Amino acid sequence: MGREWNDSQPIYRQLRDLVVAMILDRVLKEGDPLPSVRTVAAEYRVNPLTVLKAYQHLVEEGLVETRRGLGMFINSGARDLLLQGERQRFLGDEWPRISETIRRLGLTAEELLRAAPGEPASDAAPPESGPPHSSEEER
Amino acid sequence: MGREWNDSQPIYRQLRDLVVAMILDRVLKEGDPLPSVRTVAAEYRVNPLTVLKAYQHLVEEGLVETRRGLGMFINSGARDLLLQGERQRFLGDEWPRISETIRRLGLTAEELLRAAPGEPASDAAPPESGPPHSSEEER
DNA sequence: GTCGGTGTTATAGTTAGCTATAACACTCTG
DNA sequence: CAGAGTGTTATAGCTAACTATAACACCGAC
Repeated sequence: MGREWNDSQPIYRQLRDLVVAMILDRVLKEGDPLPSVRTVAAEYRVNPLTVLKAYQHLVEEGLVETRRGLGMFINSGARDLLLQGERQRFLGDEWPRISETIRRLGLTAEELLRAAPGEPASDAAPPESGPPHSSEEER
Repeated sequence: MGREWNDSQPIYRQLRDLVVAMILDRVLKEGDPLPSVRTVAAEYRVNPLTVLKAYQHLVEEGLVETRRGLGMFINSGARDLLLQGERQRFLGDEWPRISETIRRLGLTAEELLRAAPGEPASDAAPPESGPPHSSEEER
């Protein structure tokens, strides 16, 4: 029940991203109601206003619709809209910076794949002290 | 002279990351002096205190040393220390989240490579309307 | 010593984000 | 109608981040 908040990002933003992830993963489908503001606030031990702020961002993005007295609901077309917008934002904004970081750190495709979720197999007991990077120092 | 600040990250953090990048890229070598607090503050139109905060973070990380009345200097071993620490932080902390996002958006290796800096060649005039994603909708 | 360059500290005001608490307006159910 | 569930608004207080302005302390060179 307890979720930790990433210190480098405001909570309302992380809440928004959480809902977005659920939409993309089809955990929340079009027409589904969002968990109520008060419910989420209680569950995550967060102020209702913070949750509301996250939800209103979703409304402004056209992903969610609010029905007075009833709750907030996923709009039809929300997932497609997200795939469009988030793809563009990620490729144009985040990925270039990430890609630069990867280059700077001299990380290999193999290391990245190993560290990706779904492949947590560090398998063959990699020795802590052994230098796993031996071919990246160009000077 | 003008650098834009990423709104989703405090300036002092971005300044710290900028210096770190310069160390990794060997723009700043061990023993080199950091540009002075006042210089940076003026150049980037930022408060000297903000720059100082960034620099003091670097000191706490053991990357930089301060000599009273002279300035701040890159420590020896700074780059190696960075490669160790930043690699671990990136692979263990950032990359898993990034990797998940890539999966959610159904991005392909080809799209990522094309959007990476250094390969800005969108070449063959990609038509705005054409659906470049045709094989990722599994339902 | 004086001067100009360093880092550093002090004071104070603004803004954004989060919090607690309470109340209001709407809608469906009993 | 009353009640319990929605979203929403109002007040008020706290902290972190950034800003402006000014002053202090140290070091090397003139």
